[in-house]
Parts: sequence; C-alpha cells; structure tokens
Amino acid sequence: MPNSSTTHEVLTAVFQVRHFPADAVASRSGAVCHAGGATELAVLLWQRARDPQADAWSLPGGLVRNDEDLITSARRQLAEKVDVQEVSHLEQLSVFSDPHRVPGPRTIASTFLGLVPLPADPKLPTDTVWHPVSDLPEMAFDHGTVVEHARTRLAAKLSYTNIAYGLAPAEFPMSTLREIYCAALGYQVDATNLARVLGRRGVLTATGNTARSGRTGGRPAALYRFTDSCLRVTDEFAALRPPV
Amino acid sequence: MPNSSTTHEVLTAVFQVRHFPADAVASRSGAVCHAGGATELAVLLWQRARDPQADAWSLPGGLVRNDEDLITSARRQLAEKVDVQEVSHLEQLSVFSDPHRVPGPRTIASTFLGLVPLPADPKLPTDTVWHPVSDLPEMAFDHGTVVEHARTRLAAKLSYTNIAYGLAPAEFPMSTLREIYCAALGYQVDATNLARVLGRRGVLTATGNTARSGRTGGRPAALYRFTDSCLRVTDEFAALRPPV
DNA sequence: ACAAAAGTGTTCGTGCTACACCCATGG
DNA sequence: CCATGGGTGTAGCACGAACACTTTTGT
Repeated sequence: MPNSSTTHEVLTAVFQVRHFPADAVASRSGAVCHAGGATELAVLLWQRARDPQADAWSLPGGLVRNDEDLITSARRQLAEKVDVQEVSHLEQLSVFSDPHRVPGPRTIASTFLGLVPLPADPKLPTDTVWHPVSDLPEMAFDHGTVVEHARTRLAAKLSYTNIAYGLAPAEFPMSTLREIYCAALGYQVDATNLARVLGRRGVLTATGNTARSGRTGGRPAALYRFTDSCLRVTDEFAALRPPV
Repeated sequence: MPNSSTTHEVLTAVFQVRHFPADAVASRSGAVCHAGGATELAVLLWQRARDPQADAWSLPGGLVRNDEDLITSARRQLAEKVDVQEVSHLEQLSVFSDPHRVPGPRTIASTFLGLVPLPADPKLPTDTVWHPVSDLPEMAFDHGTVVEHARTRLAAKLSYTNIAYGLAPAEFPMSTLREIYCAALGYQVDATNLARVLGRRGVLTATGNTARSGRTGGRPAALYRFTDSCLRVTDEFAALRPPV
C-alpha cells in the first residue's frame, strides 16, 4: 500500500498584537521604535529541544487523531501552549504536502491561522515565546513559509472582512483599533477614515461608553465593539458587482 | 496508534463554460434559455457504479500516494478522466476532515479547483459527464458542498484576479469573454465595462487581430489574450490601501 | 439602405483619502 | 489658557455602472 505510512499534522500560526519594550527593539534594524518600544504583530513559537532541527523554532501543532477533525485537533494542540479560551478566531489556510517537507515518515501539514485578542497575556511554557513577525528567528522545516502565508492572509482579510474582531479587545477606542491595524498591516492607517469605513459597513457598533482621558489631557474617546464575533465578509466584490 | 488508519484523498471540482442544447435546458426551471440553449458553467462528475452511494455522482479524485504531493496527485487522478494538458489552472481549496464524512476508514479530503478553457472538449469515459452547476444531480457524500465552495471561490476570484485565463481560449473577442463571465458569475456583465476594467488592470492585451464578422453582419471584433497565464492578483486592496 | 455587432464617450454615483477645522479634557 | 488627543466637515480623486451614440461589417 503506497499510502499506508502517511500521517497528517496540524500547524497553527497564532498571532497577537503585542508591545515590545525598547531594549528588545533597539537591537533590530527596520523596526518602528518610538520611545517606549514598538507595538507589533507577534507569532507564537516554541524552540525545539531535540533533533531534527534542534534549537530551531516551530509552530504549535501535532498529529491529527483518527476521531477528530482538523479544527478540533488544532484547538487541542494549542491547549498545550495557551489557554484555548483566549483564541478568538481559527481558520484553515493551505496544506503543505511536499513528501520531503520533514524528515522521517511522510507528513502532510494542514495549516491554520489563529488570533488572540488584546489584552490577553496567557502564561506560556518555558520553551514558548511570542516573536515579532518582523524579526523571526531561524525556523524549522517549512514553518517560516507558513507564517508568511498566514500574515498575508490576515492582511488581506483585514481589508474586506471583520477579522480584526479576533485581535481587538471587547471594547476599545478608535486609537487602539488603529494601532492593531497598523501593527498587522505594517503601514500607517488613519483612525478617522478607519472609523468611517468600518462604520459604514456596519462592522463597528458604538457602545455609548467613553474612555477616561489620559494624564496628559485630551478629549475622552468613544468606545466601540465589533458588531459580530464571527467572521463576516463585508466587502465582497471589489469590481463586477451584480446588478441591483 | 490513534491515527494509523487515516487516509488522504484529493477531490477536484473541474469547471468549464459549456453550451447546453435547448432540449436539455427546456426541462429545467430557472435556467436562462434563449433559443438554441444556454451557455453555463459546468462541472465534471462521474456516476458511482457500486455502493456506497451507488448511482450518486462524485468528483474525480482518489487516494494520495506516499511519494506525491497533493497537486501532483490531483493531476494524476484527473488524467483518468480528461487530458491533463487541457487543465489550465489548478488550485487548493479547503480540507474536509469530518471523521464520518465517508463510510469506512477515516478519510481526509483535500479539495481543488480546476479549470478547462474553451474550446476544449475532451473525450470522457462513459461514466463521466459535464453537469451544469445550476442543475446538479444527487451528489455523493459531501461532494455537493465541495462544488459549492469551488463555485464561490471562482466567482470571488473573477473579480479581483486574472483567473478567467483558465476558462478563456488563447485568443478571443470581448463577446466571448463576456459569456464566460456571465456563465461563471450567474448574472449579466457588460462587455464594455469588462473590457475597461480588465484593460486598466493590465490583465488583457490586444493581439491586433480581428475576428471575421458573422453571417448576419456586424463590425469585426478585436481579439485579446490574457497577459499572464498564471494566477495574478490584480485588485488586492478593496479598502485600506497602503499610502503611496 | 438597413440590421447587427463592436467600440467610444459621457454622465452619474459611490467609496476612500487627505487634511483642515472644531471639541473636550488635564495641567 | 494652552497642550493634547478625539471627532467632524469637506474637497478631491479614482473607479465602476449605465446608456446613448458612432463605427464597421453583411445582406
């Protein structure tokens, strides 16, 4: 039987927007580091203790059991690294199936994108660390490629879905949402227009609450929440819309 | 070992825009049938001869071998149904992994979208037929869901990529491209605006040739081809464009 | 000349960006 | 009362939809 020894694993790129202190940032080159560090998109990685690829960094995941579907498997594997309650969004990415992508028995990898919202800060095992995506360490196997795919997918979906609900707190001022978009997209986004775009599409709902202004003054910010807490496509057709 | 008996299969939804004669169309309800039949998006299906689900219709595919990646497997499986040279585009869709999606040993299905251009008309085995997607027969297992996913993905990509190269002939007038878009999207598209949109994005290139006008007169049409013959995203950001 | 099909030009609406200007709060 | 951050108003631009009008062919 030519396929008897093929196994199937799940790998998840879990992202969160996190603040990295100045000293950690200073050593790197291209990072946007204003005083006090930088707010960046981070991915959860663990460092391999044993060969193959000892010391290289891996995505959380593992073999799929015979009685679970892939998303269940992904959640189960993540439970070993973070509190699963904190994972607000999980979706399938593509499958990596090169017969020689890992040494040993042939293993097909189904990859997932996971999101953890602010301000969660789960306790992590000692081998597991959040890494800024702008400065990834040496990655095991094809895991670096998986992270790139996940990043690209996240950036794309930020522009035509409400996927940011997976990164944002339950209630937030526009300035926080702006930081999230800037970190995840990697370029500056205007809070004014962001509010208008997402407002028009019905993605955001005003809660009526306001944040207290900071020590340094300033008008108190209105607080918003995401209208839906599951993925919704909000701008389906860029062109070639169906006639009304 | 909890995962020793899991197998992996590939399923491909192969689409082509095809002309169905009037008598075949007349019996159906909602189809757009002008005199002479209808031009519709069709999917390649084969009818199961044996249980389980004898007589129900299935997507082409089969088990993945230990030494091939998924896309190679998909091409190999398709070779049994159509001339693989005719498949102009093949891309991954999502994975179906419910442990009970098929009877017998647990089988994970990786699904693909395949496209066959006009005017190819491959010889098919006797159990295999092109079915209009607007009138699918009883489908085996979860194959109906797979076809729906594939259709949705195709429609979405028609609006922001050059994926129509996979359905169009090497050289074509705008009227033909219009038919392709109408069939695949399921609604009317204006040839005038289609040419402008795709032209502006650099998707289409004029060949300089012209088609002869039909028996009934009319101005000869300019012929175009797709600039690229592999997938290219042509309208990446619907909103939240990066600053210039 | 007329019908048919292709191509062009024009108007309109909409959505996003950019930026100037007004509002509320703390020191 | 001024600095700071939040919010509103508005002008401009780019894109696509719709549709009238012109061009080129066959009969």
